[in-house]
Amino acid sequence: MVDDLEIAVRDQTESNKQEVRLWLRMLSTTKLVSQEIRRRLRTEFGATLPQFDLLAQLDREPDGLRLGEISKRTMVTNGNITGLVARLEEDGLIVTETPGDDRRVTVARLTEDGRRTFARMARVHETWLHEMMADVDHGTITTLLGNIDRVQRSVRNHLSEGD
Amino acid sequence: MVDDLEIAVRDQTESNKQEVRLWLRMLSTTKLVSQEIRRRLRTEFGATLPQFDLLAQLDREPDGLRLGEISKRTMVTNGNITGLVARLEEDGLIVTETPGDDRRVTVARLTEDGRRTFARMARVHETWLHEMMADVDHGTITTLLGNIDRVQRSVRNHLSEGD
DNA sequence: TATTGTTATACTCTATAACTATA
DNA sequence: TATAGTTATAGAGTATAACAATA
Repeated sequence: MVDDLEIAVRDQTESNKQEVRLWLRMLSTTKLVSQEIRRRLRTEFGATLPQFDLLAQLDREPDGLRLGEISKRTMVTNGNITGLVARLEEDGLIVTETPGDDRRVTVARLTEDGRRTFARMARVHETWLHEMMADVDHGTITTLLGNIDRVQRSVRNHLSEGD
Repeated sequence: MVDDLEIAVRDQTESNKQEVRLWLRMLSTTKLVSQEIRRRLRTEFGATLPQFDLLAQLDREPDGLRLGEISKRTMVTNGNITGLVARLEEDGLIVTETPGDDRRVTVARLTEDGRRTFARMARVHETWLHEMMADVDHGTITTLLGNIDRVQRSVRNHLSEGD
């Protein structure tokens, strides 16, 4: 019985280590790719990754999004959304307005120029990723997509608990 | 033939989109987890993620590492390693020295306190990840580990080409 | 009172380039 | 000349909290 317990503890420890290993690998891979993507976005478009992310959210929503909703989707705090939106508005890529009766609400949406610019960015962005992932077959990518989604759901599930 | 070509182009486009989708999911998952890890490292240890990463590298190397080697492994530029190392040395977690005849070389290694502190950090870090990934079975984690490794190798492969 | 968003602040990271010392 | 690391600098991201306006 003692042996069983020891084995159980060791297996547990081993299993935890796999999770750490997975996390470190995800982190380093993401860092590797995002450093390259950031570099290219900056040199080719003068844009940052959070800006690209924000534009991508708006591109999916022709009617625009409230700043609070953008904050949730991009995981950028409310206070920092203000600055991001201000910079993009200065560049003429987005506009903000108060659409309804609730005067607290601000909605941001792409301008025509913003839509065109984002389309160009998205196109080359796609090419960059295709090049970087050239050695990974389609099946692996599909499998990964599903498995990472499971991880994300698990994380969300257990973060909301611990509030 | 035209149809075949169209299908090929469409499939190509679809495949590229899968890669983008995978990337965006990796990015958001990593962001979700690392925001939480960063928050906890900060509140419980007053440490940042790059600092934790640097300590982890040194923990694996009892004889310490050259700053240039740390730079490579952590993907932090040389100039920024200087500041990171300075902060950790102020905190007494690491020491630096010039071990050999080459007076240009600086090696950093953990102090006793650094080793103890990192051990505590690593232990809870492991627990955090175990909790967050509680819903992901062991097989999925192992599969992910291998597949993400393939992605990383592909990325490295195609980045070094385009220098 | 609660919600939406802004302002203020402090700190760290990130990237680049010029620079020093040494080999 | 090349290499190891430092310094300087600029900019952006990140987190927090206090705040104003509106509901």
